[in-house]
Amino acid sequence: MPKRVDHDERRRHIAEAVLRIAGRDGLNGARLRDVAVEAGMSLGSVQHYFASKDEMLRYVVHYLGAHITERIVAGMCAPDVASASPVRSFLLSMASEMLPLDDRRRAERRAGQAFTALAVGVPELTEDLGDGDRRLHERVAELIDQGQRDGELRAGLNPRLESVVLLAMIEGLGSDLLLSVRDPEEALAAVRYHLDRLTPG
Amino acid sequence: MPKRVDHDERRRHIAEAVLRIAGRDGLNGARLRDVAVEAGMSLGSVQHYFASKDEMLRYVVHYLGAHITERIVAGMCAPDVASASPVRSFLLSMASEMLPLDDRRRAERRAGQAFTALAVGVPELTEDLGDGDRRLHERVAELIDQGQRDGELRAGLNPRLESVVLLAMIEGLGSDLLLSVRDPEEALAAVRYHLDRLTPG
DNA sequence: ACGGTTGCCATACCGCTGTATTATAATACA
DNA sequence: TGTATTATAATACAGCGGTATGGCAACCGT
Repeated sequence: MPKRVDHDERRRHIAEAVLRIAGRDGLNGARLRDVAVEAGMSLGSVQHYFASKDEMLRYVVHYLGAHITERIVAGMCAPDVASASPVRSFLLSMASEMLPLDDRRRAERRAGQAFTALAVGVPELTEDLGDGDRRLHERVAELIDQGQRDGELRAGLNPRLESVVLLAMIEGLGSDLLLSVRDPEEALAAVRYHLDRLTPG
Repeated sequence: MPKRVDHDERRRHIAEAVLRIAGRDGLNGARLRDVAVEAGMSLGSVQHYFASKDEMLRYVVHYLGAHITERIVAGMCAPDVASASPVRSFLLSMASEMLPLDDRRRAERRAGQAFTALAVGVPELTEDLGDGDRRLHERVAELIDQGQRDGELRAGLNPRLESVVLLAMIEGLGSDLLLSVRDPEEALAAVRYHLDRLTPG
């Protein structure tokens, strides 16, 4: 047993375990003992890194807020310069990455919603989650603005509001998919339909 | 103590109490004892009407799915025939009713999200919640179609997809508002902006 | 009117789960 | 080398909360 261990690395390891559980069974199924098993360690070890369950959950929220945007950005392909409209393809790939279209993203989204529910009404936590959203929002608005200058998107769009609308729509479609109210085909069709109206012609 | 009591009325009464608690403190704060207090009865009485907590929660999901659409429709004003574009005003009022713009709707939405999270992955429950959504969706699509025929909305819109997009956007904005990622002004501005593009001129 | 039924309640029970305690092995440091 | 420190684990503890039990009062049908 090494005396010196990277505490934050262990915390992230545990956080990932929590997210896996939350993605699978929701947050109700995330008892401290289950987290320990999922992380491959003992209950005592988990306690060693988090003084209380509440502190652990707060850490996971923070972790989620800090990494969720990076994960989305990393998951989507770079702007396809070969495409006739790079911006459109980029936004479409972003949507595909954000929507729970397969089991992996379904689990991620479920975990995300569980922690979102946890953060409601707690300013410290909502701030953490809001940060990632704000970064993404800025990036999309900037992209739309650029696409407009390049003539890829139709003129007269309000980049800021378009970004709000697009991200809100993706979020809403995500909820629908999780509830099986909508199926993946339908959700993607809606995204494409919406993106089409942003492009000229 | 009357021997004959309307069982379903009592169940609905309890369900409302659960929804109030869930809207205030989330579902974690909905212990059976708290539900009893909120409903103004004893723990034993609650047990009398629901064999288990699980059965109670399932009933509330069912109750929610059955009544949520009615609540929304009832809350929004009738199509303003005096308006230059009744359909637009109707959709705007629908959005205003669905978005958590005040404390009441904030609580309702929070409760809704809590139970939505509960229903994920449970076909029986998701079906209940999906029903309301489907009804609303049909109604909106029909309205858009009609608005198009009347010339209130621009030609070439796909009513079905427009409905999916609009409702998803409202849902997404709702989540944003609950998280305080977006403020009411911004959300309404986004809705108006989107509706504007559906109208000609 | 009276036994049975039903609504209602208080309370006891008990398993689950977060937390505290203690033990042990291993390493850093002096 | 010896000691303090730390990572890890096993176990004990305690309270919370869902469930079960028994009793009481009121109303029904006969």
